[in-house]
Amino acid sequence: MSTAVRNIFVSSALPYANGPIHMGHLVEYLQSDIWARFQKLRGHNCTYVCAADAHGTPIMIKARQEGITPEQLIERVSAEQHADLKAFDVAFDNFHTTHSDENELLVRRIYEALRKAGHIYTKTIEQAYDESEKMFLPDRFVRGTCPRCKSEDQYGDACEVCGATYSPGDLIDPLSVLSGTTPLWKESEHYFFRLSEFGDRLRTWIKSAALHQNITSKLEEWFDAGLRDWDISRDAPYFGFRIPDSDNKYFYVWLDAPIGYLASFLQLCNRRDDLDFDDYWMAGSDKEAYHFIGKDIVYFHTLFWPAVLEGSGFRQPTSVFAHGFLTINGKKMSKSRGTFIKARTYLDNLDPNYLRYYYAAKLGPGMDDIDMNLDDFVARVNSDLIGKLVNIASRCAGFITRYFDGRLAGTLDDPELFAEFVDASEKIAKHFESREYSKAMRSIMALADKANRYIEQKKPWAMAKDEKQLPDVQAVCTEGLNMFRTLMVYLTPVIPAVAEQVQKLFNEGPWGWQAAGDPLLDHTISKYEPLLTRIEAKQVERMVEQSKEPEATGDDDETGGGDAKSPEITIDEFAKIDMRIARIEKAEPVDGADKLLKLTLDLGGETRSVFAGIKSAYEPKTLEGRLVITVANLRPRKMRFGVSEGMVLAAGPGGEDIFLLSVDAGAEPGMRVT
RNA sequence: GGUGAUGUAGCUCAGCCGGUUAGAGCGACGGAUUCAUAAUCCGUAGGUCGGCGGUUCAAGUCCGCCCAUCACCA
Repeated sequence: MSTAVRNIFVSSALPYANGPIHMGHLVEYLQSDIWARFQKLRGHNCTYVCAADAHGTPIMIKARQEGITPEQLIERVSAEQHADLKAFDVAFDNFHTTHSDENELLVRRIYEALRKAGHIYTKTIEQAYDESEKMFLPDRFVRGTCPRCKSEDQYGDACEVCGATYSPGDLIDPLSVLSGTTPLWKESEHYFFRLSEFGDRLRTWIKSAALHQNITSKLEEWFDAGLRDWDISRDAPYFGFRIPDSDNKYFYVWLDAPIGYLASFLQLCNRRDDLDFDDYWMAGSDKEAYHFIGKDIVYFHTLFWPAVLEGSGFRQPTSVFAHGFLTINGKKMSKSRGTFIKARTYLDNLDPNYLRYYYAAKLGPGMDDIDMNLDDFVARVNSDLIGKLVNIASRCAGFITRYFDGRLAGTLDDPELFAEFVDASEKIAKHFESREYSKAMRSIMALADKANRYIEQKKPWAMAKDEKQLPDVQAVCTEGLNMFRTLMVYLTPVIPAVAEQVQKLFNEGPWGWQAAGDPLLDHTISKYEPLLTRIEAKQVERMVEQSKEPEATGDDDETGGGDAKSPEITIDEFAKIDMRIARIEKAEPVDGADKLLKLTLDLGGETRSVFAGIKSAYEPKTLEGRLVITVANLRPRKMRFGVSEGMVLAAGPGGEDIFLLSVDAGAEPGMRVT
């Protein structure tokens, strides 16, 4: 172990203050919390900060929908978020908000510095404008028909059906998500950051930051495409910081969000004598600085952010660590399946230590997604944590209390075996340091197996029957408890609450990493109390049950929206829709379309071709012969793949959750549905 | 559509620069044990390493194509 004390700044990505923390968020917070705790345990000065990401259009809109001010919204949401994270034992040294004086001060300071250095210019651009709402629309707030494949109701930046990317202006029949009106195209002056001039400096930084291979290959891709300047302004109305010397321009949320890391740190420095902001963040700093982020925001943290810092005289991060996404039971989290699990719902049913351990057991240094298979979660946690780890203490402590009045022996029964546990220290530390948590957990559990085997071989319960052998019983159980204690020191960053209980069991204060190497001898321990209990499958089932929502309302990301009821219509209007029973004669995939199936329908003497976006939910072969309901008088639509002569009725949010309406036996193709 | 990542036993994952009969944990099955929160210990079975083709004396490991899943496209 290196003896030099390091000074380390660590941040987690800022949670967007428009919704609750869920299991996906927790991958990030637990990964970074474990790392920060590990550094502290090793004796380094580590400062771990976070903040609410409070600005931007989605928050403004959401607040408006709820009839409150954005300030009220972010205060409420971020208080909930912070409380949830705390309950998971995520121990920030400071949790602030981007909507703060500190942040505004830093944003201005950085902006002024960039402007003085000539990194900022203005340019007039054309953007979608909602006349009735009197505001410019972000790309995701415009929907319309994809210009390439003609799929309807697509976002303004990309088509979910054919994957085309474009700008809102390319959409056919664009509509504002906010008002449903057709947006105008209006000119506006925007502020740009000259990212294009930072190519070489970024390459230098990337080398020094020793980014993970996955990130560098992603960056190469972006470099190859050429760096474009970055639009950092938005027009009023916008919830954010106003740009100095302008009356209706605001800083784009992605400019002030990462600066929020610094703002949170600055606030902490202002109340602590041992931390100096400039020491850590001015160019030339010898401190370390790391950002933990998700792979979706690599772009902002490895291009814009280091360039902005460099351009304004600040230091750049030492490195950026990106993790993958979470899937549950191998699939994206889904509200209808009950796998969109909020942190709070988890806490209502299960102990946070389980999840902390489980994530640690799966996390590596890369950007691969991690899967939480719920059955595996139960089995793994029960087996590792309760079955092998905690069991060591449970089977030894009783003897010490019963026969020796809680007194540990003065010597270990097998010092060589104990030395093996201590020798693993640096290997395990290295794994933690390089974020190879899964490897660290494996090493620790392999040792736990070894401890159980040792106890099995020594059979203290058999020796205890013979009074002459009692000293051996004491030595063996002292050995067992010390092996357990050493492993718990290693696990302190992962399951800190359990570690604290174990410290109480051993009647000692907080550990440093070094404690793992010093066995506790001739020392009185407390009576053993169960440290963790097994997870019951029922608890998980209930959690899933409580997470089920009948209908998914879109992506539930920052785009807002929802699935509101349509306006009322009259029966005459309804009668205009000519719905007919049809038999699917043929169903086949469409070349070049990810989501479409081409259906050949029999409408009772008439044959029609219909393109249906149901490929993700149905195997074509299984559809053939089945009866469905079609809209027979829908105007034929020319699509890239041919003409679609109608549509089949289905329900569901999309993806795998698409459900065709079926027809009871007896109905014949061509029958009218009324 | 472009780019990238992933695809190894029922489940979750290791497999470095290509090289002996492909590994681990969990689960399953059989046995032992009873100190311990039905925990522990010993043993057994399980894989055409997504598919096809290529390079090589030799490929899970390199190359090409295809399929599936996921992400990014400011």
